[in-house]
Amino acid sequence: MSLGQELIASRVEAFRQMLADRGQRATSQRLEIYRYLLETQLHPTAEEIYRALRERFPAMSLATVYKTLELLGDLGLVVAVGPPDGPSRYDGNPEPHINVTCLGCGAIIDLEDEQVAGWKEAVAKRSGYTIVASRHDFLGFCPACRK
Amino acid sequence: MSLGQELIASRVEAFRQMLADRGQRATSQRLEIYRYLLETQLHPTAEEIYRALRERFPAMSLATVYKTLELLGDLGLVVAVGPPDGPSRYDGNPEPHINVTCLGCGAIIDLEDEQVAGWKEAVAKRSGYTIVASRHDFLGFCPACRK
DNA sequence: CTTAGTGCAAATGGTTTGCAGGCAG
DNA sequence: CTGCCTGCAAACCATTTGCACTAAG
Repeated sequence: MSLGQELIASRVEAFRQMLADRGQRATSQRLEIYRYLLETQLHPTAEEIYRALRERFPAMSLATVYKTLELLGDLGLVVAVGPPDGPSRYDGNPEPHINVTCLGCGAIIDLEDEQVAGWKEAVAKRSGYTIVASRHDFLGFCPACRK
Repeated sequence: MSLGQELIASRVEAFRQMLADRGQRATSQRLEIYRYLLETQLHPTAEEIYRALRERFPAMSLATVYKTLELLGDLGLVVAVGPPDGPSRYDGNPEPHINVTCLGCGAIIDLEDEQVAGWKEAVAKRSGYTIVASRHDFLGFCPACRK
C-alpha cells in the first residue's frame, strides 16, 4: 500500500508544476505538507500534520497547514475524509476508494476497490451533476476497540 | 421518492417504541424533529430544522435539535452527510445509499443503489471492522451551478 | 411525584481571516 | 525588486455543555 520514494517524488514534482502553471509559489511548506501526506498512511488531522512537521519546520504555523490543505483540495490532490464529528482527516489518495473509520480510536484504513472507480461516470449520468470527487466512509469499530 | 404518510407514521411510532424500551421520553420535540426529517427531501442542517420547526414550536431551542440529532444517530435512524466544509446535513434514510452533493448551492440528492446495500458485509469481512454505518458522498456541481 | 429533557446562555474547539513582514520568482 | 505567502493572533461559527426549570411517565 505504501507508495515508494520515486512515485512520491514524481507526485511532488507534479504538484510543483501545477503551482508554476497557476503562477503560484512552490514554498517548502507546501511541498513538505504534500510529501508528508503521501508518505503517511495515517490520514492525519491538520493538527497532526502541524505537529509532525514542526520538528523540521519549527516556525511553521497551523494556519499555513490549513491554507495548504485547501489548496491541495482545490487541485484535486487531497481529499478530506473521516467521521462527521471531530476534526477532518486528510487523504493524499484522491482516487475513488473506500475508507473504513474506527469510531473508537479514529483510525482510518483504505480499501482499494475497482468497482468504486467506475462509479463516478455512472453517478454523473444518473444525477446530471458534474462530479469532482467522492468519499466512501464506512463507520464502525476496529478489532481493538470492539469491546 | 417521498415516503407516504402511513410509512412516516409507522417510523415515528417505531422511534417512540425504541425510546420506551430504553426508558427515555417521547417528547413532542423529538417526535417532530424526526418526522420533519422523514418528510423533507432537503437534507437540512440543524439550523434549518430549527427554523422550520420554530413556526410550530416557537420555544424550541437549537440545542434541543442537536441533542435530538445525536440521539437519532445513536439509534441508527439518521445519518449526517454532506461536504466536509460547512455544517452537517442530516438524512432520515439510514440505509446505505449514495448522496450527490452540490458544492455550489449545497443541495443533496439521494440515489438508491442495490450494489451499495451489499457492501457492508463485504467491507466488514475485508477490514475486520464491525460496520455500523456508511456514507457515500459524490461532490460536484448541479446543472444550475455548473456555469 | 421523579427525574429525564428542555431552553437559555456561555464555553468550546476546529477552522478562517486580517495584516505586517519575509522569501520565491 | 514585486507581491505572493507565511506566521501570528484575533475572529468566526457550528456544536457542546452547565444549570435551573418544565413536563413525561
